[in-house]
Amino acid sequence: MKMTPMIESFVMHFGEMGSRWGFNRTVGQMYALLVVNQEPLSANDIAEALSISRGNVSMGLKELQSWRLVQTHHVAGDRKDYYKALGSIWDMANKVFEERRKREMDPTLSLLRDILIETPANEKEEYAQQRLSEIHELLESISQWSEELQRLSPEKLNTLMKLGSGVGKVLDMKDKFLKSS
Amino acid sequence: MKMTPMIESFVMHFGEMGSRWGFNRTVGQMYALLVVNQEPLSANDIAEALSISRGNVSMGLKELQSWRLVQTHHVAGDRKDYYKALGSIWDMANKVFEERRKREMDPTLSLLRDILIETPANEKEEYAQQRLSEIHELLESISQWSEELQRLSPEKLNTLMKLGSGVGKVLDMKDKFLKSS
DNA sequence: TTGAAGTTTCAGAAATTATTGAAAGTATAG
DNA sequence: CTATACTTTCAATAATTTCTGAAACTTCAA
Repeated sequence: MKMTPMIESFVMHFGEMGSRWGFNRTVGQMYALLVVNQEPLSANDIAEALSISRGNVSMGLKELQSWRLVQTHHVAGDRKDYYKALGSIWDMANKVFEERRKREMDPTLSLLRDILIETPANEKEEYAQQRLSEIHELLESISQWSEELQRLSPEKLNTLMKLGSGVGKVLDMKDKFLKSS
Repeated sequence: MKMTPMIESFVMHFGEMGSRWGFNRTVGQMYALLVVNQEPLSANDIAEALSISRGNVSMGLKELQSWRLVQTHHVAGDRKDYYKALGSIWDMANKVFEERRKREMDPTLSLLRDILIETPANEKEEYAQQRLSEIHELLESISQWSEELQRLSPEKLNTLMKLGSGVGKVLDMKDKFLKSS
């Protein structure tokens, strides 16, 4: 399992970016490696290709599985587990958005809800609650919206994205034709 | 500058989340503190409220300024600098999305472009390039789309978000009435 | 100028996070 | 069962990131 320079540069880059996307370097590398390989790889293949310890691979796979970004794959008559990246790019993007929503927004939403039911003790707190409720409303909208977008088919999502700034026009149109909805 | 328990719990939580949002704990705390305070605060106020060193505050403010999430504020006859969080919640959300796009997507897009102009050396690389070009296309769409959404007015964005899954219906409508666009 | 009031920088210390590798665990073929 | 081929766990260690605080710097009133 030697990587070609092209593949290696992608894998390493993905490792660096990994930390910005919410997982650590080796997890990023492992995932990139799996995405780019058509055949499933064993944990040992991965450890060897990336020159990292077997234990680290095991932990990384566990994390990728918790993100549901890899599938295991059994080969008849072979006791090893093989791993490959999940289905299509859209599936992957979906999972990443979903996980990030869970990790980045849900805990904050829940804290904000708790704070907002308290009675403000003084003017400072009243102002604070005012701001927090704005944040809460915004986060809630974004969170719900992203859930709804995820339910859209890839085709529709693609149409929507390709629409780009034209979305403004479509919104005007909606007002014209569908006052009721 | 003593925080009330309610404010403190929000500030501390925001610190914890900070790391998931791309800045460190103290930067998150500092930002939360500024959001929740109507009056601008001096660097010393911040250091005192959060019990962190003056130097740390200075670094944090520098970072928040690089994200353009805080404004400085001068008080006549006072040599201190005062800081407050940027305008509305929408402005803040915009900045956060913009920065994250820059940090999380742009470098990857640029690497992918470089890789995709290379000629694949073998079948493995051909498969790899195939997948990378899918990723590239997707990232490019998301990136452009998010830029376009940012240009929309908060009102329109809000309408769009509130539309929720109804967006599917609007898309169908668009096909019916605006075949040309 | 000067010095007081403030800010920034940065080397080292502290805290956190990631990684290794050996030991413990698990499943299966015989 | 038991040996074997594999996986997982986790304590120790390495690497990285964050934080402190003293020193250097800046600005401005007098």
